[in-house]
Amino acid sequence: MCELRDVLDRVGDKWSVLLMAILGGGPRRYSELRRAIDGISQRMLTLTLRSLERDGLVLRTVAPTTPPQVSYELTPVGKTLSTEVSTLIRWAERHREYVSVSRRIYDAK
Amino acid sequence: MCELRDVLDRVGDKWSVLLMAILGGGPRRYSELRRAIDGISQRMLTLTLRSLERDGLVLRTVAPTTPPQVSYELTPVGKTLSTEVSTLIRWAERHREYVSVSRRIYDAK
DNA sequence: CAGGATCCTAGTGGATACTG
DNA sequence: CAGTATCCACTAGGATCCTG
Repeated sequence: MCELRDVLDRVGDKWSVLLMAILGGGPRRYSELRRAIDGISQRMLTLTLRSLERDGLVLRTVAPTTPPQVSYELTPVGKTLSTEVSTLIRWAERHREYVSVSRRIYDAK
Repeated sequence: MCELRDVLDRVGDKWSVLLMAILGGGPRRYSELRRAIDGISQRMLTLTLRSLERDGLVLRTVAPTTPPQVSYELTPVGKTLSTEVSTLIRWAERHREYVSVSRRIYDAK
Protein backbone atom coordinates (compact mmCIF):
# COMPACT_ATOMS: atom_id res chain seq x y z
CA MET A 1 0.00 0.00 0.00
CA CYS A 2 2.91 2.34 0.57
CA GLU A 3 4.22 2.31 -2.97
CA LEU A 4 0.82 3.76 -3.80
CA ARG A 5 1.39 6.60 -1.34
CA ASP A 6 4.70 7.23 -3.06
CA VAL A 7 3.07 7.63 -6.43
CA LEU A 8 0.25 9.79 -5.13
CA ASP A 9 2.69 11.98 -3.25
CA ARG A 10 4.75 12.34 -6.38
CA VAL A 11 1.72 13.42 -8.39
CA GLY A 12 0.61 15.73 -5.62
CA ASP A 13 3.87 17.50 -4.99
CA LYS A 14 4.32 20.94 -6.31
CA TRP A 15 6.79 20.50 -9.15
CA SER A 16 7.19 16.86 -10.26
CA VAL A 17 4.34 16.77 -12.75
CA LEU A 18 5.25 20.09 -14.29
CA LEU A 19 8.87 19.02 -14.53
CA MET A 20 8.00 15.73 -16.20
CA ALA A 21 5.73 17.54 -18.62
CA ILE A 22 8.61 19.74 -19.74
CA LEU A 23 11.03 16.82 -19.94
CA GLY A 24 8.43 15.08 -22.09
CA GLY A 25 9.62 17.46 -24.82
CA GLY A 26 13.11 16.00 -24.68
CA PRO A 27 16.31 16.45 -22.62
CA ARG A 28 16.81 19.77 -20.89
CA ARG A 29 19.68 21.30 -18.99
CA TYR A 30 19.45 22.52 -15.42
CA SER A 31 19.41 26.17 -16.35
CA GLU A 32 16.85 25.58 -19.08
CA LEU A 33 14.52 23.99 -16.57
CA ARG A 34 15.02 26.84 -14.16
CA ARG A 35 14.07 29.36 -16.79
CA ALA A 36 11.19 27.27 -18.12
CA ILE A 37 9.52 26.89 -14.74
CA ASP A 38 8.51 30.24 -13.47
CA GLY A 39 8.67 30.53 -9.71
CA ILE A 40 10.67 27.45 -8.82
CA SER A 41 13.52 27.90 -6.38
CA GLN A 42 16.93 26.38 -7.02
CA ARG A 43 16.50 24.30 -3.94
CA MET A 44 13.22 22.73 -5.07
CA LEU A 45 14.40 22.23 -8.63
CA THR A 46 17.40 20.27 -7.39
CA LEU A 47 15.43 18.36 -4.76
CA THR A 48 12.68 17.38 -7.20
CA LEU A 49 15.15 16.29 -9.87
CA ARG A 50 17.08 14.21 -7.34
CA SER A 51 13.91 12.57 -6.17
CA LEU A 52 12.80 11.77 -9.72
CA GLU A 53 16.26 10.43 -10.48
CA ARG A 54 16.23 8.27 -7.37
CA ASP A 55 12.94 6.68 -8.43
CA GLY A 56 14.31 5.92 -11.88
CA LEU A 57 11.96 8.35 -13.59
CA VAL A 58 14.58 10.82 -14.75
CA LEU A 59 18.11 10.27 -16.03
CA ARG A 60 20.84 12.74 -15.14
CA THR A 61 23.82 13.05 -17.47
CA VAL A 62 26.93 15.09 -16.75
CA ALA A 63 29.17 16.18 -19.58
CA PRO A 64 32.76 16.48 -18.24
CA THR A 65 33.38 19.97 -19.53
CA THR A 66 34.20 23.19 -17.73
CA PRO A 67 31.81 24.54 -16.77
CA PRO A 68 29.88 21.28 -16.42
CA GLN A 69 26.83 20.65 -18.56
CA VAL A 70 24.17 18.58 -16.88
CA SER A 71 21.15 17.39 -18.78
CA TYR A 72 18.02 15.65 -17.61
CA GLU A 73 15.62 13.45 -19.52
CA LEU A 74 12.75 11.09 -18.80
CA THR A 75 13.55 7.39 -18.59
CA PRO A 76 11.21 4.99 -20.43
CA VAL A 77 9.36 4.32 -17.18
CA GLY A 78 9.25 8.05 -16.50
CA LYS A 79 7.52 8.50 -19.84
CA THR A 80 4.85 5.95 -18.97
CA LEU A 81 4.06 7.77 -15.72
CA SER A 82 3.98 11.02 -17.61
CA THR A 83 1.34 9.70 -19.99
CA GLU A 84 -0.72 8.28 -17.11
CA VAL A 85 -0.73 11.67 -15.49
CA SER A 86 -1.80 13.31 -18.70
CA THR A 87 -5.11 11.42 -18.53
CA LEU A 88 -5.61 13.02 -15.14
CA ILE A 89 -4.88 16.40 -16.67
CA ARG A 90 -7.53 15.81 -19.29
CA TRP A 91 -9.99 14.93 -16.53
CA ALA A 92 -9.21 18.25 -14.87
CA GLU A 93 -9.84 20.12 -18.11
CA ARG A 94 -13.13 18.38 -18.75
CA HIS A 95 -14.47 18.97 -15.24
CA ARG A 96 -13.05 22.28 -14.16
CA GLU A 97 -16.31 24.06 -14.90
CA TYR A 98 -18.29 21.50 -12.89
CA VAL A 99 -15.98 21.80 -9.92
CA SER A 100 -15.96 25.57 -9.89
CA VAL A 101 -19.74 25.71 -10.11
CA SER A 102 -20.01 23.15 -7.32
CA ARG A 103 -17.80 25.30 -5.15
CA ARG A 104 -19.76 28.44 -5.77
CA ILE A 105 -22.97 26.66 -4.83
CA TYR A 106 -21.40 25.16 -1.72
CA ASP A 107 -19.86 28.44 -0.62
CA ALA A 108 -23.12 30.30 -1.13
CA LYS A 109 -24.42 28.74 2.05
CA MET B 1 -3.64 25.97 -14.99
CA CYS B 2 -4.85 26.24 -11.43
CA GLU B 3 -7.74 23.82 -11.73
CA LEU B 4 -4.99 21.36 -12.57
CA ARG B 5 -3.25 22.15 -9.29
CA ASP B 6 -6.55 21.51 -7.55
CA VAL B 7 -6.84 18.04 -9.02
CA LEU B 8 -3.22 17.14 -8.38
CA ASP B 9 -3.48 18.39 -4.81
CA ARG B 10 -6.59 16.33 -4.33
CA VAL B 11 -4.85 13.21 -5.59
CA GLY B 12 -1.80 13.98 -3.50
CA ASP B 13 -3.50 14.66 -0.21
CA LYS B 14 -3.39 12.05 2.41
CA TRP B 15 -6.95 10.70 2.49
CA SER B 16 -9.04 11.72 -0.54
CA VAL B 17 -8.07 8.87 -2.82
CA LEU B 18 -8.49 6.25 -0.13
CA LEU B 19 -11.85 7.72 0.83
CA MET B 20 -13.08 7.72 -2.75
CA ALA B 21 -11.90 4.16 -3.20
CA ILE B 22 -14.05 3.05 -0.26
CA LEU B 23 -17.03 5.11 -1.39
CA GLY B 24 -16.63 3.43 -4.77
CA GLY B 25 -18.19 0.40 -3.05
CA GLY B 26 -21.37 2.33 -2.35
CA PRO B 27 -22.72 4.76 0.27
CA ARG B 28 -21.13 4.67 3.71
CA ARG B 29 -21.94 6.34 6.98
CA TYR B 30 -19.53 8.55 8.86
CA SER B 31 -18.74 5.98 11.51
CA GLU B 32 -18.31 3.26 8.91
CA LEU B 33 -15.71 5.35 7.13
CA ARG B 34 -13.96 6.04 10.39
CA ARG B 35 -13.67 2.37 11.15
CA ALA B 36 -12.77 1.43 7.57
CA ILE B 37 -9.86 3.83 7.39
CA ASP B 38 -7.30 2.90 9.91
CA GLY B 39 -5.41 5.82 11.31
CA ILE B 40 -7.55 8.72 10.16
CA SER B 41 -8.42 11.35 12.72
CA GLN B 42 -11.96 12.65 13.08
CA ARG B 43 -10.73 16.03 12.10
CA MET B 44 -9.22 14.88 8.82
CA LEU B 45 -12.15 12.64 7.98
CA THR B 46 -14.54 15.55 8.33
CA LEU B 47 -12.26 18.01 6.55
CA THR B 48 -11.66 15.66 3.62
CA LEU B 49 -15.33 14.81 3.26
CA ARG B 50 -16.27 18.51 3.32
CA SER B 51 -13.70 19.26 0.68
CA LEU B 52 -14.90 16.44 -1.57
CA GLU B 53 -18.48 17.58 -1.07
CA ARG B 54 -17.57 21.15 -1.93
CA ASP B 55 -16.04 20.04 -5.21
CA GLY B 56 -19.14 18.06 -6.10
CA LEU B 57 -17.35 14.73 -5.88
CA VAL B 58 -19.20 13.40 -2.86
CA LEU B 59 -22.84 13.75 -1.84
CA ARG B 60 -23.74 14.09 1.84
CA THR B 61 -27.19 13.00 2.94
CA VAL B 62 -28.61 13.53 6.42
CA ALA B 63 -31.49 11.40 7.64
CA PRO B 64 -33.53 13.48 10.14
CA THR B 65 -33.52 10.90 12.90
CA THR B 66 -32.18 10.97 16.43
CA PRO B 67 -29.36 10.30 16.54
CA PRO B 68 -28.72 11.64 13.03
CA GLN B 69 -27.63 9.26 10.30
CA VAL B 70 -25.34 10.82 7.74
CA SER B 71 -24.30 8.93 4.67
CA TYR B 72 -21.79 9.76 1.97
CA GLU B 73 -21.59 8.55 -1.60
CA LEU B 74 -19.73 9.40 -4.77
CA THR B 75 -21.48 11.67 -7.25
CA PRO B 76 -21.38 10.63 -10.93
CA VAL B 77 -18.46 13.00 -11.50
CA GLY B 78 -16.78 11.68 -8.36
CA LYS B 79 -16.99 8.22 -9.87
CA THR B 80 -15.26 9.33 -13.04
CA LEU B 81 -12.37 10.80 -11.04
CA SER B 82 -12.21 7.64 -9.00
CA THR B 83 -11.77 5.52 -12.12
CA GLU B 84 -9.13 7.88 -13.50
CA VAL B 85 -7.17 7.54 -10.30
CA SER B 86 -7.46 3.78 -10.43
CA THR B 87 -5.37 3.77 -13.61
CA LEU B 88 -2.72 5.56 -11.61
CA ILE B 89 -2.98 2.92 -8.93
CA ARG B 90 -2.43 0.22 -11.51
CA TRP B 91 0.65 2.07 -12.72
CA ALA B 92 1.96 2.03 -9.16
CA GLU B 93 1.39 -1.69 -8.88
CA ARG B 94 3.07 -2.43 -12.17
CA HIS B 95 6.15 -0.35 -11.38
CA ARG B 96 6.65 -0.62 -7.65
CA GLU B 97 9.40 -3.16 -8.10
CA TYR B 98 11.20 -0.97 -10.62
CA VAL B 99 11.00 2.05 -8.33
CA SER B 100 12.20 0.22 -5.26
CA VAL B 101 15.13 -1.28 -7.15
CA SER B 102 15.99 2.15 -8.56
CA ARG B 103 16.03 3.54 -5.05
CA ARG B 104 18.26 0.84 -3.69
CA ILE B 105 20.72 1.43 -6.50
CA TYR B 106 20.62 5.19 -6.01
CA ASP B 107 21.00 4.96 -2.25
CA ALA B 108 23.92 2.55 -2.57
CA LYS B 109 26.12 5.47 -3.60
C1' DC C 1 26.96 26.44 -14.78
C1' DA C 2 24.98 23.55 -11.52
C1' DG C 3 24.31 23.07 -7.49
C1' DG C 4 25.05 22.63 -1.69
C1' DA C 5 24.12 24.69 3.00
C1' DT C 6 21.22 27.42 6.15
C1' DC C 7 17.51 29.71 7.91
C1' DC C 8 12.78 30.56 8.26
C1' DT C 9 7.67 30.48 7.51
C1' DA C 10 3.09 28.69 6.25
C1' DG C 11 0.33 25.06 5.83
C1' DT C 12 -0.90 19.97 6.77
C1' DG C 13 -2.43 16.97 9.78
C1' DG C 14 -2.43 14.47 14.55
C1' DA C 15 -4.23 14.34 19.53
C1' DT C 16 -7.47 15.55 22.66
C1' DA C 17 -11.58 17.37 24.62
C1' DC C 18 -16.19 18.89 24.07
C1' DT C 19 -21.37 19.07 21.96
C1' DG C 20 -26.34 18.84 19.77
C1' DC D 1 -23.82 9.42 16.13
C1' DA D 2 -21.56 12.87 13.79
C1' DG D 3 -19.32 16.11 14.26
C1' DT D 4 -16.64 21.09 16.19
C1' DA D 5 -12.82 23.51 18.59
C1' DT D 6 -8.11 24.00 20.14
C1' DC D 7 -3.52 23.18 20.49
C1' DC D 8 0.68 21.42 18.74
C1' DA D 9 4.39 19.02 15.80
C1' DC D 10 6.22 18.19 11.54
C1' DT D 11 7.38 19.11 6.97
C1' DA D 12 7.23 21.17 2.38
C1' DG D 13 9.08 24.72 0.37
C1' DG D 14 10.87 29.80 -0.31
C1' DA D 15 14.90 33.14 0.31
C1' DT D 16 19.49 33.86 0.59
C1' DC D 17 24.32 33.03 0.46
C1' DC D 18 28.22 30.26 -0.87
C1' DT D 19 31.26 26.97 -4.11
C1' DG D 20 33.94 23.65 -7.50
